[in-house]
Amino acid sequence: MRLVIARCSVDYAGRLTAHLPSAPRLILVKADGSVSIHADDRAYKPLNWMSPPCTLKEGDDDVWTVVNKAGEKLIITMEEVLHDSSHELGVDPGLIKDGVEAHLQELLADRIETLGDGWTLIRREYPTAIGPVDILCRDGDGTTVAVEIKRRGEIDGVEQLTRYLELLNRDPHLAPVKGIFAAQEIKPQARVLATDRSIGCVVLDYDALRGIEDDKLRLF
Amino acid sequence: MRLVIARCSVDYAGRLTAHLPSAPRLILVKADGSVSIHADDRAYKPLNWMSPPCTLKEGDDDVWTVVNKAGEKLIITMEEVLHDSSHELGVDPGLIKDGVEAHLQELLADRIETLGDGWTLIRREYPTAIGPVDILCRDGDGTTVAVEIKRRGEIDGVEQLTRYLELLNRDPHLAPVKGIFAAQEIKPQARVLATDRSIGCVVLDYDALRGIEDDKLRLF
DNA sequence: ACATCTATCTCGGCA
DNA sequence: TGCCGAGGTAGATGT
Repeated sequence: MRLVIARCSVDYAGRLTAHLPSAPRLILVKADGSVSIHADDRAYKPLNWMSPPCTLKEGDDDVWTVVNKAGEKLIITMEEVLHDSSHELGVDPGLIKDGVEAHLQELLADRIETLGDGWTLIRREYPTAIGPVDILCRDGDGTTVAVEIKRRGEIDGVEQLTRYLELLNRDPHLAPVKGIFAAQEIKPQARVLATDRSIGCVVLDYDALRGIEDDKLRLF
Repeated sequence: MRLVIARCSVDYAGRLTAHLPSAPRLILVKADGSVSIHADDRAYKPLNWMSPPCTLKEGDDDVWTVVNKAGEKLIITMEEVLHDSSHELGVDPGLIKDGVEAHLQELLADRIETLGDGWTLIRREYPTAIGPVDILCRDGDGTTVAVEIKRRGEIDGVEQLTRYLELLNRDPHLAPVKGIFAAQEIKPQARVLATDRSIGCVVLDYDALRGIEDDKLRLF
C-alpha cells in the first residue's frame, strides 16, 4: 500500500464527469492497483476512486492516469507531494460478520416449525420471474406460504412480498398462497400495510433461533 | 489526518457484530474524528469504520476505542505499529459533478418532444400527496402523462410510478393519466413489470439529450 | 429530529 | 457475464 499526501487536482470521466479543484489530499494506491482519494473528513466514502481491476500510469509531467476496462478514467494532477511512503501488508484474513439477513434465513429455514406446528420447508430462495422468494413452505394444513425475511421490516419488504404473492397465486399448483413477513423488528407502518393485505407478521428473535440451532447441533 | 500502519485486530459491536483477526492494516484517523480501517485492496469500502460524530480514546494498553452517540463501538487492539504520521490538510473544496438524475430531468423537460410529436410539458416536480412526479406532460392527443425518471430503471421505480398513476387517476381533471418510465438503462424485470401495467418504457440517451440541448443553446 | 431518495453506490450470489 | 438484492449501506435533501 502506497500513501501519498499531495496537493492535487483530480478529474474523473466515466459514469459521470466530476472535478476536484486543487487541495491537499490523501491518495491511496493499493496492492490490487485500486486508487482512492480522501479528504480529511468522512470515514466511509472517498472523494474519488477507481475500483480494481485498473491500471495506474505515472506520467513524466506529474499527471497520474488511472484507467479501467470500461474506459473510465481518473486523472490526478500532482502539484506538490508532501509525503510518500509504501508498506507491505499482505492479504487480509477478512471480516467475520454475524447477524445479517442471510443468516436469519438459514436459521429460520432450518427451524421452520418456529412458525407453527406441522410447517414444512419447500425451499429457500424459491425462484420466480421477478426474483427469488426467501422461503416457500407449507403450513399445518398444507397451504403454501411465502415468507419474506428482513432484518428491519419496512414498507418495501411488504411491497416485495405482495408482488411475490400476486405472482405465486397465478400458479394453480401453488395457489392459494399465504404470506408471512418475518423480521427482527417490524416498523408500525409496515405492520399496518401487511395486516391490511392479510399478510402475517412474525418478529424473529435472532438469539433464540441461534439457541435452538445450537441445541440441535448439541444433539449430534 | 493521521496515518497509522499497524498489525492490529478489530472488533465492531453496533448494528451487527464483526471481528477482524490480527493482520497489518492502515488505520485512518481524520480531522472530524472519524476512523476507518483499510486492507491492501478495494478502493471504496473500508474493512471497518466509524462515521462522525464519534470519539477516539487511546488506552494505555494499546487498545483504541471509538464510540458514537448511538452506542456503537469499534475496538482496535494495536499489536505492532509500523508507521505513524500526521498531516494538516484543511477543508476540501469538494467535488463538482455532472450527469446525475436531476440533470436528466432538466434535459428531458427541456426537450419533452423527444417522447413524441406534439408532446407538451405541464410541469417538472408536479406535487402530489405522496411526493412529486418527476415530469407531468401531455401527449399528442392531449392525454396526461406522468414520467418517472431514473438513471437506472429498476422495479422500485415502476412501483413508485404505479403509486403516482393510481393517485393521479383519481383526479377527474387529469384522468386518464398514462405512465412513462424513462431511464438511461432499464432492467429486464422492471420492463416486464412496467409492460404488465401498461406503462411505457423509454431509454434515455444522455449524450444525445445534451447534444440537443447544446444545439438549442447555439441558436441564441 | 425524522423520512425519503440517490449512488461513479459496492459487494456477493447465482443463473 | 449479467442480473438481482443486501448493506453497519452512506450521504443529501426536504419536512
